[in-house]
Amino acid sequence: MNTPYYARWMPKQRTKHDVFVTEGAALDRGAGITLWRQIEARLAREIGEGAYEPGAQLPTERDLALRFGVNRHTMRHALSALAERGMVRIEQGRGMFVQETVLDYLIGARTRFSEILITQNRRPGGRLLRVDDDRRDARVARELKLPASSPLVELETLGEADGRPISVTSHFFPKDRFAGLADYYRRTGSITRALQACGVNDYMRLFTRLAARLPSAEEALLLRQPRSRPVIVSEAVNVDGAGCPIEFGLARFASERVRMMIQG
Amino acid sequence: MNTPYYARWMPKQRTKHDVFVTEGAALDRGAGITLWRQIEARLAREIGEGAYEPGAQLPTERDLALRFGVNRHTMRHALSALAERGMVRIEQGRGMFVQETVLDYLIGARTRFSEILITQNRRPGGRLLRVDDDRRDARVARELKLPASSPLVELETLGEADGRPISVTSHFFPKDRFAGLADYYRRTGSITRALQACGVNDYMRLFTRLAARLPSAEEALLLRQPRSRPVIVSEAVNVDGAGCPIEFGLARFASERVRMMIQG
DNA sequence: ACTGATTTGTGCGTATGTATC
DNA sequence: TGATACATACGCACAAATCAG
Repeated sequence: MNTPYYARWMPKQRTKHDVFVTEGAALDRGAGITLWRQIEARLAREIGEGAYEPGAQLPTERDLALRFGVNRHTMRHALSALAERGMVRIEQGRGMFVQETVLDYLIGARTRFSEILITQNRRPGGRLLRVDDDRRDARVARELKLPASSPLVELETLGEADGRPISVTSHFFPKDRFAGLADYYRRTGSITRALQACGVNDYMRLFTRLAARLPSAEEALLLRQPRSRPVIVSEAVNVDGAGCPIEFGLARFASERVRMMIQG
Repeated sequence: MNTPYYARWMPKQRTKHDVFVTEGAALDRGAGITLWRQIEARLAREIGEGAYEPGAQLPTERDLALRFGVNRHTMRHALSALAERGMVRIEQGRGMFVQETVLDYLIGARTRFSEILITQNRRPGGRLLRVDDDRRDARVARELKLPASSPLVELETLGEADGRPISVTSHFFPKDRFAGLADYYRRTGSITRALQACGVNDYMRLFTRLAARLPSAEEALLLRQPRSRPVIVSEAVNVDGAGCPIEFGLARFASERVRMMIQG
């Protein structure tokens, strides 16, 4: 096998070691349509029908050329046409991958994970990774305008779009005001609703800071991405109607699946 | 030597291999101030005075302990205090590095490179890398709401803060409206002023899209950063007073030196 | 930091089909 | 019919990037 470590949990899919029956017979040679166009159309249909997962690695040029019974150059012609269409992404030395549709994550005063995904026609999801109900962190406390040693509640969540991981987020709340928040989150599966249960009907984003870096081993694992691809790190503070800070969020987004969008 | 390729042009600086003369005599033992505090203060001053370049690697704990004639534990105490202050960054297995001050690049409707730097007390700079007065690019044309094959003027610039490169930006303009723009830029050194010379007194940012990826070899070279550190890619459209798109900017920021800030 | 294996990228030479003048 | 130009297709070789050890 040659599966990258981050792809171990992905559903079984075709690999370069699979044996292909030559489909040269399925191509019309000398029928007025060039070979590379026929191959392009065939692969485009297969990808469209979901034969390969988004983000999955396609067989190598060599194997595809073998499968279709054509020269590698001919194969490359078909593949570069697919890449130009944006259906696949070709990376020298790595291979070819089915292009994933990137999510435009709209950042503004009313940034809400679920709402953003729904307006992008994606199915939001997520799960709770970890809870720490007596966390201390001087830097986070400062962001929340609390004394440095104030107790905090931390929820670490994984955000998903259409079942694919998008983000790992640590949510920090002042403990004295949101002691039971973890339980409410477990019950509702939503930060917004858990906050409502704690008496916060509405909240606004005060600011967002964005940076980029390579992920830790754990982050790469959770996001199911290679360690060589960066994550977008978002630090944000949410305040209640009175302008009092209620949440500090530290999110790490898979940079290959998400793009940040700022209007105005 | 063991200099990474991107650092070849950087000024010569101290490395962990330099030999230090013991400065134990310079510390006041039993004078009411702990040794680690004295060392902390000394190193903080040296860094502040620029003895080490931002981002440069500090000598090893062992060498520093030797220099000050103290135990490694004492040295570590001083260093962890510096790390907590944010002056140095300690990476297990790699070494210690002078923390670079990150620039908060404020994104909003009136985003201007020079103004952002000045409000952050940084000295803005830059130079023109390349001009193409008859550029065609279907994707850029679409962003500017022009026919796909419209001619464009492209200026590629390097943005600097305090003499350190922070961004490489391709600015695209509709050629029919901004034919002489390159010359104006050469004369004024500012996009804003070059646009004024072309009759655009004010412009606004319509949107900004942010993504992250690893840099190309050329981008890494220009930004003087390793290829293994990501760049933040910003795509933005500016419009004139009438709402007509006048510029598409494709900027690549050194993620170690810049952080994007969004308010509200 | 080096090595070998894997995979995509590029160049050159050749042959053939197809459209145009 | 012949000449020419161009895209298509094949074969071979090596360069460049990536990755695992």
